[in-house]
Amino acid sequence: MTQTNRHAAQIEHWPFFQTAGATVLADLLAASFTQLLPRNALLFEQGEEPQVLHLLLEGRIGLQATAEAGTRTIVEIFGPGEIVLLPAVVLSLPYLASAVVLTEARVTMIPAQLFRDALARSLPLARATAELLARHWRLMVDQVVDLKLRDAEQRVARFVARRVSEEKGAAKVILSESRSAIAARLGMTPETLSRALAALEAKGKLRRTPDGATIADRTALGF
Amino acid sequence: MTQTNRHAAQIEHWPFFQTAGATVLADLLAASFTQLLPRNALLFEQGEEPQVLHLLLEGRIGLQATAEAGTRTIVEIFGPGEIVLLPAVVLSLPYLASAVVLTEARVTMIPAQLFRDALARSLPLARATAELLARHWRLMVDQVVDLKLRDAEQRVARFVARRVSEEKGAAKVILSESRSAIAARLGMTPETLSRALAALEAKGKLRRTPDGATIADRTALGF
DNA sequence: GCGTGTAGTTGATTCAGATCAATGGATCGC
DNA sequence: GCGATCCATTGATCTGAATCAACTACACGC
Repeated sequence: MTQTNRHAAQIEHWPFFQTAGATVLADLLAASFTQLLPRNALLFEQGEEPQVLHLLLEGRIGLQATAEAGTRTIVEIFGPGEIVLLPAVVLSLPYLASAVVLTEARVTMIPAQLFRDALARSLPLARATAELLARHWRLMVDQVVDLKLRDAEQRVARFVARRVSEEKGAAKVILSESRSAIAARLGMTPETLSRALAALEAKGKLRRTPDGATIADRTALGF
Repeated sequence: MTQTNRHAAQIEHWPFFQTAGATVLADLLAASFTQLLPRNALLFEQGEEPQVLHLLLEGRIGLQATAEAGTRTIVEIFGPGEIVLLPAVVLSLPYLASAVVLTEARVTMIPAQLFRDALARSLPLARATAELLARHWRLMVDQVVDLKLRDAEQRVARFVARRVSEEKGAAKVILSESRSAIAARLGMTPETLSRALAALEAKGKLRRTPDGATIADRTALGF
């Protein structure tokens, strides 16, 4: 509980809870708990019923889907300040993907039933939920367009460019997830990702570093 | 107005409005109007601010995105009974894709501002919106997985299989949209779609007809 | 009826990216 | 310190789907 309160100050500044209201947040956090999860930990698996809603404080979490053939891919990568898999909680339907910890993550968990109860009572919370889901839908649309219309190199360039705004140090981008995770998110193999980064470097658009890249010209990356 | 009332009976049976409640629906329909739109008509264009919310009574509408290069694709195809582009209306943000009428469509339009006002007042409506958006998010996730993990033939097979449940006549599927629209939705060229259908026919999984296909074995299509 | 245009199919060729294969660093346990 | 293991990179080859190119079948206007 002390754990929770320590993080509450951080969470209440999230846009989502600004809209939902402080009262609702306090309610939800009362029964919540926070965990530090190591890389490769599984938050939940495809097919499970959602028990808790995950608020990601630190680290990155990948949404991993498995097709019949057993092949896997990463549908989305969530970062700090994001709420993971709200749709399944809202609908009370089984997850259609697993969640894997890509880099050590601090996660606050709110019992799903508690959240759904609050949703049935609080209009601001329902509106915040609708807005968040609308935003997430748009992100997925963007990814579909990306996959259908842009080649591997363009997708990599956009991915890196988008990370810039998130990082404080302006032109330095840290890609702490594994290359294979990023490649899966971008719908390509690690080999192709590696070659795309090499090609972008050759064109002077960025410089590769072991843990990420340095951007020469952000707009040149085509974001 | 008589137009509207004629269709109100149909709309009020939609799951969305079952959740939202009859009062809200009556409110929304009061200022709504219904139009019959010919093939190739544009409901709205990428970049526009949403003025109205579209309820699709009949026909099919394609969500068409254009990338910088000018290349186009179809992100999603909406059918009868679906609400088109709720996210943009919820967020009051410009559309990130255009909507094209693929087959003659009957559409009821609700002023966007009216909908947003109702959303701010009605908890049931907000909840219905959240649930619908959650469902739409899942559909997009499904499409991303499809694009990343399945080849052209599998995607076509799944697309056809999904249409079966929608059509009444069980094993007969009518593909009234143009082949190029379907191909774009599936992330392939019309040529590849044509070849995939030919391959599925050769394997005895379906029989091509000028306006669609007849399914031999629905489960064999891998839905 | 008969051009003319448009959409769909089929065939030949090309190409982006996957797969297969080898090598170079890291990090880890002991 | 030193193999063992894992991950990223680079190179060679292969392949699924795009592109380019006929050709066919309708639908339309006159």
